[in-house]
Amino acid sequence: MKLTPKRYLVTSALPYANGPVHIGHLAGVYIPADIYSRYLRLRGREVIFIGGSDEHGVPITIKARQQGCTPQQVVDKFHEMIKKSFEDFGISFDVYSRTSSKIHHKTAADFFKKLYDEGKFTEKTSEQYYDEEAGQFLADRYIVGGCPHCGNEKAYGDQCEKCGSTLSPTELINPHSAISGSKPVMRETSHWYLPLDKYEAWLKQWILEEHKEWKPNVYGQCKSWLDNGLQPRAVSRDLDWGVQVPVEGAKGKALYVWFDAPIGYISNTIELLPDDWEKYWKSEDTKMVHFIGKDNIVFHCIMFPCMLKAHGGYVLPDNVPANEFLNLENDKISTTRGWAVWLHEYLEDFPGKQDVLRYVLCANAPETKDNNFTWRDFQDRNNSELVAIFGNFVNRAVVLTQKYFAGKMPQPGALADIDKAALAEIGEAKRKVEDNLDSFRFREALREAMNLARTGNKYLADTEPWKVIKTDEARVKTILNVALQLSASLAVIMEPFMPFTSQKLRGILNIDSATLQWEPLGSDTLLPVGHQLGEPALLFDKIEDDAITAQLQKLEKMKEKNGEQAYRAEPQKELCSFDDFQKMDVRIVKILEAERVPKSKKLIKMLVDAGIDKRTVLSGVADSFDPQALVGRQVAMLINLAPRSIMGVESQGMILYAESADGKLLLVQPAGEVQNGVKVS
RNA sequence: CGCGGAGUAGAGCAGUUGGUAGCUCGUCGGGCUCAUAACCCGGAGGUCGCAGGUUCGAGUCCUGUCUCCGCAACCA
Repeated sequence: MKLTPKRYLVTSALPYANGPVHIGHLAGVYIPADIYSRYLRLRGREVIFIGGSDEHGVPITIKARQQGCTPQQVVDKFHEMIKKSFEDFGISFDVYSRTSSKIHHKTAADFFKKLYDEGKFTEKTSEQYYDEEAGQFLADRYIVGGCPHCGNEKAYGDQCEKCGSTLSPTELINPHSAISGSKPVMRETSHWYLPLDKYEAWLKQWILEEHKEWKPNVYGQCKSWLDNGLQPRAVSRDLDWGVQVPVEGAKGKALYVWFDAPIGYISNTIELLPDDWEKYWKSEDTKMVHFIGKDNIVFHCIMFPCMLKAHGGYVLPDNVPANEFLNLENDKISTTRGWAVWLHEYLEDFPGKQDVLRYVLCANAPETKDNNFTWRDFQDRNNSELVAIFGNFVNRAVVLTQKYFAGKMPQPGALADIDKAALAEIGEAKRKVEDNLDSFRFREALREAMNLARTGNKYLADTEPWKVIKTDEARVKTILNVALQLSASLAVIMEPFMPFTSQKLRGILNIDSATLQWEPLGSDTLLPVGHQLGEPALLFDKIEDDAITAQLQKLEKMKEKNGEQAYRAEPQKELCSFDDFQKMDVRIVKILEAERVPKSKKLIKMLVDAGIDKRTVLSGVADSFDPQALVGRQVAMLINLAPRSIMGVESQGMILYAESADGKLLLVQPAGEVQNGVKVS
């Protein structure tokens, strides 16, 4: 760890411009990065905070195709949306740019060119699918075909979304191009690879030996990668959307996103400081910190450092404080399922309450493990912590001063022990917040800051100025002086966490932002005697139940709506003959027994009466049905399917189910009771 | 014995290098009334998933085991 860096370079993962930003992104990356940057600025450190949109890659071209527009239109839309919501939310980027910018294209191309010229890449030729009709190579995502595992006809070349299997394009049954629909052919293509294996020894030294202070989740993941051995990794793709490979004869090849995106940190710095950027990236006394989510650990700890090392001259990250994931109402946040709280919608639904969300997401940040966000918790933390502890304390101090001393900072007398103890808490809080922020423990830092408000409430309860005023006004002057010093300290110490509230509080106390300084915290001179306070106001409002239930309903609706939208009836399969149909012997059978297959996740073993015999059949449906609920039902079954043994049990046939859009299975039952074994035709 | 993560008070979470089990919310009782019925004090509530082991001493180390969550596999 660099002990005395001259300047700080703080980066936050570039959000992918194919959708809006949600609370998971905020809690994991942007809020901690913003707190850290604001804190450093407040301490008078030299710091720049870099953000920007990641606008290349295959998913964006797919989204464009789906929506019938160009990739550029897709990224324009989301870039603007994301940029504005960050601004409104108080994420204090020094620059928020994009990887589609000219500067970035040049920077990334130059970066590649230098490594290329110096022979840092290896070139390898392989066979990939090529669409002759469209005249281009097909990215894995662009190849559609039958899934070899579940039979889904619409599996993609990289994975089947129905059964979740990871695939390679060559495994697909009857593959065809998603662009033209034609049958792709294998054709040779060559790509450049960064030989990560050559950097393995260096990485082991650099991370495993020299950065033992990295968070356990980050260090552990790196160790596991390094222990398993690194492989050369392709840095180019056959794709026309992105930074084109700046090499003769490389038409139609773009930089692979993982190579392209982190260079965006450099490009955006250049955009911010065209003449001065190198001192941030190329001086050993710069401390670079990457804020990311856990999905990005390998890129920022292994690959990007290798790129920088290969290039030479660049500083390496000093720390990579990656966070885990945030769940929403006990369920995984999912853009495609619409299970998320979107930042731009929050800003509309809760105007002026940026800090409430900032507070809740920081106080419950997934620093060591996946955590859970619930609207009920959001409400509780607002009402019982922000309103009742922080807002209330400040309000008490200010209202009492208005009442007794016309809103002027009173002259203190001799300090009693209790006064000294209260004031000493400010310095203590400052030290603890510093300690915690310096080691990226944001939730603990915030807790310490809030404790200062708790101290304030206790101080007032102990000293009881509303009683003392009847007998000893001079004593009350001292008490309120102390209470107001605490309030002013809160305005400073809370600024990194809750900048909007800090500003509001400074208005109430009538402190201008120029006097907002970190270092004087702990001295008792933040507010001079005789200082006129501003207009009293409440820092936070209560959030009532109806606002919370509205959000819960909104979530439910979004889930339903997305379920409906995602559902499209599958296209008809190819024609089959009557003979083909007649081969299938479908009957109505009665389920006599049903039980789960031990150790399997989804299998249920059933004994059915098929009329002609009783037989055993397996179904992978345990997450849709309770075995007991199946017993006694009459259902449709294909009885002449060739038997197959699964997990040691032979299944003699296949029970038929209807599958709804959300994946739930329904039994196919006759409308009335019939004899077991009757034909369905 | 597939890989990884996790199991600590009603809920949500901390527990850094082993040394009397904590925080916030909730709950119960009391106090206060300046304050957005907010604040302050006190109590109840945990055999730290279970069982062994190492140790003078383990939530913390080791072994086994159970459960939950991702991912992978089966899903006829």
